[in-house]
Amino acid sequence: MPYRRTENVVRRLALREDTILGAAEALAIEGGMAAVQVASVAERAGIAAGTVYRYFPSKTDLIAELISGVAERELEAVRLAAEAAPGPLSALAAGLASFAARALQRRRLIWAVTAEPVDADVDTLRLDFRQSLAAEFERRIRAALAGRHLPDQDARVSAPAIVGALLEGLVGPMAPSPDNDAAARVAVQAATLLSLRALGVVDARARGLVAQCVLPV
Amino acid sequence: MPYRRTENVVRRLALREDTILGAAEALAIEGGMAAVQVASVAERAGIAAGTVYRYFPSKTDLIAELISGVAERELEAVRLAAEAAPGPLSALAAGLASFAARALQRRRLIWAVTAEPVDADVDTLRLDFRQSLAAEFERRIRAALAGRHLPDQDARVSAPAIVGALLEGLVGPMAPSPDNDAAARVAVQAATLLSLRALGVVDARARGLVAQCVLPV
DNA sequence: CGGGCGCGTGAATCACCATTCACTCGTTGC
DNA sequence: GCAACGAGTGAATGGTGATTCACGCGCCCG
Repeated sequence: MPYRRTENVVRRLALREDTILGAAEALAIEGGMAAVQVASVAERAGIAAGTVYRYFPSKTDLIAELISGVAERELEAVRLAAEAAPGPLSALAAGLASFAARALQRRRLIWAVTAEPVDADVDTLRLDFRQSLAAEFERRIRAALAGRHLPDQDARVSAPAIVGALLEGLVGPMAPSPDNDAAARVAVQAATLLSLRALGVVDARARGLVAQCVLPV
Repeated sequence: MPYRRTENVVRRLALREDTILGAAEALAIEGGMAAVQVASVAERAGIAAGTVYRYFPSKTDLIAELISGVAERELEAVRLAAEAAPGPLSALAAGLASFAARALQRRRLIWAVTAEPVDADVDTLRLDFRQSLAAEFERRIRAALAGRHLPDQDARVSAPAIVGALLEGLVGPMAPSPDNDAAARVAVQAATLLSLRALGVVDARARGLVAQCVLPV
């Protein structure tokens, strides 16, 4: 590698950074945050431990980037799903279903990034993720509330509660793991249904909304 | 102290054990699980670090006892509240409200014991707590389901989701902290209401049930 | 009362990881 | 070709916190 950064080298460096982040993600998926250790990440990425520090000033920064990357992806998916829906209530349903479906697919990673402990600095970031998620849902809840589609309630309480219900009910360690696609689909629908009811949509109407949701890949 | 354990000494030892557990609990309340370190616990209990090991084979065992003590208390409270209610649906409501109210009062402790990271062995115990809680709610949900008080649903999914919603909505770091008793009462009622709706009780009926609940001290 | 059992002690030890740094070596610009 | 730059290395370092252990002392037993 060069001493005046060549186009070629820049690409190589960026690639390596992605490799490192990928290794960290893979380890988180396999063994949770506890498995994301600088030495293991380096080994997995095929480099020396010290090299990690050429790319990230500290392990905390590495994990921060991992978490914010995941958060961005998930939030974007929720937004897209919601925006494709015709009205505020179906947007809410679509957002919930989309998050539920994706979270279930990526259980380990979402759990690691959302609930597992690292250190105080990272906790802030994890919290940010949950909060952005809650904020996104809160926005949708307010919109539905404004359209009189939901009974009067404090969205500031409902939104975090829904996030908790979905995470705990679907990706948390207590959640039953569906062993095939059909079972997963049922679980996602059940969780979405429960969330909509929690917000005050009556069972029958909620079932209709859920049935209309297009679940992501 | 003696070499054939006198009545007196047994008492002294038991007292000391309680002191240690009390110190651990106090630290958890003040600074979360991270603050529960053998050295700090010892200092707080007014003994040397080594002494802790005369009472608990390892820090993990100490924390295990702390968690299971808290879990037992909370579960018992839920059971009592539920059993005092006239029918299955109001029993469910009473159990939820009781848990919500107590959890809110003891936010820091419940959060620490329920969600904060320690190590893999302790995680099992934390999980046990959540599971017993979910199991207790699940039982009540099934009873209500059997009486046709709730729409058809999989209690194995609903129960953990409710636990998640209550914890995240009330005690988690995103939950707004009520600054007086009245606000706390409102928050507990809102969370209970949301949980009942999640299970399929329609808003108006749920409000009635919540209004009837006697909140614990 | 005196012998001895263990409790209590806390400094030392151990283990685990993140982080550093003196050095090697591939690549580039001339 | 070759001088120089900086990426890559990985053993050594450092910090944090649990756990141990050899010793001193208070209390029970006869």
